[in-house]
Amino acid sequence: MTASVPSSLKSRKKPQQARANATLDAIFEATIQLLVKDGYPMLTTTWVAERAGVSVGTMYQYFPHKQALIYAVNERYLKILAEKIEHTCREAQGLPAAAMAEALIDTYWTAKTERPDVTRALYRSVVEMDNEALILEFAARTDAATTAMFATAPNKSFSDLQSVSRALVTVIFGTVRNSFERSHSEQEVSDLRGQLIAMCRAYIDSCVG
Amino acid sequence: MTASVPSSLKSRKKPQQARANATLDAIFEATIQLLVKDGYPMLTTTWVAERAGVSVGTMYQYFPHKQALIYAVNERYLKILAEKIEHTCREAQGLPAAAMAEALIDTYWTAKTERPDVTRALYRSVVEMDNEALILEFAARTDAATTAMFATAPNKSFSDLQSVSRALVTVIFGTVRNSFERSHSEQEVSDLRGQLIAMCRAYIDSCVG
Amino acid sequence: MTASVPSSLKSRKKPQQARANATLDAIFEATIQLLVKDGYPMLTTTWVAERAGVSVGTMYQYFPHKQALIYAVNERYLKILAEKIEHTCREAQGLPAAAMAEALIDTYWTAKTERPDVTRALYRSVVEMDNEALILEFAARTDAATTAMFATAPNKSFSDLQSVSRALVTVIFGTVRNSFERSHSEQEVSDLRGQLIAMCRAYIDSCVG
Amino acid sequence: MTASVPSSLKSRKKPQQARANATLDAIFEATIQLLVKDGYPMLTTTWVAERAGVSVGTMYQYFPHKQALIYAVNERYLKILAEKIEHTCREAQGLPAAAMAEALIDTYWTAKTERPDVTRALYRSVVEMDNEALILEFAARTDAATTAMFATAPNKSFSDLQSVSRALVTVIFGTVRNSFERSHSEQEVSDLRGQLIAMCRAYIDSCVG
DNA sequence: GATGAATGAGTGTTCATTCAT
DNA sequence: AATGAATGAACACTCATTCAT
Repeated sequence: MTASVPSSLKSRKKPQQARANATLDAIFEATIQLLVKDGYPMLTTTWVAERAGVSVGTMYQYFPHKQALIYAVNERYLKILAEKIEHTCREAQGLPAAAMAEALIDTYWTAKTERPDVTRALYRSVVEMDNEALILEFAARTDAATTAMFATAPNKSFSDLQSVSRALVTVIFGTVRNSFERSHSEQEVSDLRGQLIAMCRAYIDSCVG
Repeated sequence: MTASVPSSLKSRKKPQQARANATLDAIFEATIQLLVKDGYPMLTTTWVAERAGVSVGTMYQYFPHKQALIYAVNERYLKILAEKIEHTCREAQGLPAAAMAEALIDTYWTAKTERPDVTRALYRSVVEMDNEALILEFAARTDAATTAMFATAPNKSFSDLQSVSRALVTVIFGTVRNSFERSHSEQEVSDLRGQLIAMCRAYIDSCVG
Repeated sequence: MTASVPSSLKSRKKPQQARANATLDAIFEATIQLLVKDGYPMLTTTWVAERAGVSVGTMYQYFPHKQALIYAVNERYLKILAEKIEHTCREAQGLPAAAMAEALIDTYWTAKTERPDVTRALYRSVVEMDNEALILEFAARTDAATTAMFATAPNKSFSDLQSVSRALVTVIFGTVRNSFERSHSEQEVSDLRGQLIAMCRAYIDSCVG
Repeated sequence: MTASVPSSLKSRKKPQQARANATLDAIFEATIQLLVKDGYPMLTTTWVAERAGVSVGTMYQYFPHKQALIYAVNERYLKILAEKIEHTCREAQGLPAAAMAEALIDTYWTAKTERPDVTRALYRSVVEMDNEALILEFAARTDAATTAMFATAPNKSFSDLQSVSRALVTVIFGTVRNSFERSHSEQEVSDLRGQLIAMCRAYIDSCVG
């Protein structure tokens, strides 16, 4: 299930000094800013470099090509997101299953909504890039975390833990994305969020083994 | 909520003769083929025209931009999809609410899965294009159709029909898309589909007013 | 012996209209001018195009890349040179062998010296380009022409016509090139030319079968 | 006629320690290897330095330009070649003139053929570099050596020693180069070499004053 | 002295779009 | 109307050279 990261998309060097790290951060930040401001099609390597305060040459020291840059930005974003989810899953261990689902929804939705422009920009940045490996790794991490969490639910024992937790994750993530695309109003969003929680609770209740 | 179609993205002329229609079809077909074969980044207007058997000049008669072309292809795709959903909704009127949801899931999932390569290609064709209007119109049509359908459910009366039907639609569409992105195996897909149906049923049961 | 022309170096289209031919001529002329003026390393496609009065895009219609352009220029140059040599060889048929050699020397040296800057520029333009096929074809043509010529020499019959004529050609062409590289003075050149003629005559005389 | 060496092309420092000499050797060796392996267009200073086991910075201590590096490599190559020729000329003093010519041909051809890939690579390395001075110095040395040699020929006295010896040198060197370019087969090469010797002998015989 | 990370000017090439025929 | 040759702005990427450490 876990596809190996396409080597052509990896960064050229792992930053080992503080300076390099700062440079990388600047590049990431610049990339995201430009992505948000003008969208992927307008993103030029020269502009990213300039905005990041480095030369193009330096940027190419870190990223062998534009795709690798976009890849890295998405990678970092998903890594942080995965960590948040793992954190939530750890915290929620032992809670009632419905509360778990609610915590998951809350974390994911909040993370995505915090910087909606960034979320949207990254969703759209993905052309020209083979992001399958990224998605799969993210999926694997969240599946593992949620499965582990639901396994500790006190009052429920699921007939098929794997299936249920994967379904919940897929439904939640998918719903959030679709809601984004539909440009729901705040009112609609909060309503939808309530319905999604209700749906997950009803589903969990119906799953008792 | 309903955004008007950006006029810059509309086709230049409404086809009024059979010939023009055939040309349009050829262009659409060529576009989709190339999108599937090489992806959006490799799609050049010259190639589309050649593949469609017309000159670039002629193609620009129909579509003022590359974007307009992509827009039109997506528009047509969503139009057909919306019609399928409306058809299903009409057919399912009067059935039990759970059966309605199942019919909806079935129709949508089948439509998306029939030509997964096309689905994926179109998902990815959307950069450079402001597809919000498209999405909104599609959402409006499906919301209307599903709301109308659920209104005829015999044994249930929903406290908030709008909310519920919108939630169902968002969840279903989102789940399908997310499943696509995660590249689920056939086994996982059919399992997930079952869980989704169960989830919708549980949700609907819990909604009785 | 005749290597096929590397397909990657061929021009994209054979000119079929007068206009296209004029364009090609302009491009060739511009290329040679720039080659002479600044040398290969300074030759930019943009500049060639501008000087030729066409757009870069148009130039790329005719030549898939810079190398193909240089290749074509050399090809044309060698073609004309080969034709001159073939002409001389035809004219000289039936003359005494020594006169044949002298005619050959005369033609080749004159052709190379007429525009010494062009000669030098083309000699130097050859990096980055696999010109082996070009050289081999040129060699094959001149070998054939000279062999045919020497076969008609009245008072001599060569034990090994092939060998002798190839040797003469190689020696003559090589000498001219070397003389070029050494930047001989006019005086030295004309002296050398005389010596070369004497050498060929002596050689031919010594070859009688 | 003897052009002074362009100062911009000279190496920065004359190596005075063994260490520096070893470094220089490594750089030369690396340059030639890369030239042979990938050709001049692919030769980057960074690569040469890496291959030579020094930093780019250090390399720029020795050679102010890429051009200076190439210049130095060619200079060294021609220096060794000149020494070989001078050696041969010294050895051959007092022999019959024909034997002298043959010795010259033998030395030059062997030297060029020993490492044909290197020969070819250096021939092609010359773009971007003003190698006239190099060639002229080489020519001056070989002219001097051969003239001195032919002056000692016992049974011949040449009407114009200068002319004859320069002609012989030019013809021989040129022939070898042209043979190289035509990619003659081994058979053809050895045949051509025989013809060249015959030609020189006939010429010399015809030159007796 | 040595290093090699950083620089950024410079170039080949593409491709959406136009417009003369 | 239809064609497709011509356009040229735009961009990713390289690599000789420098200079702070």
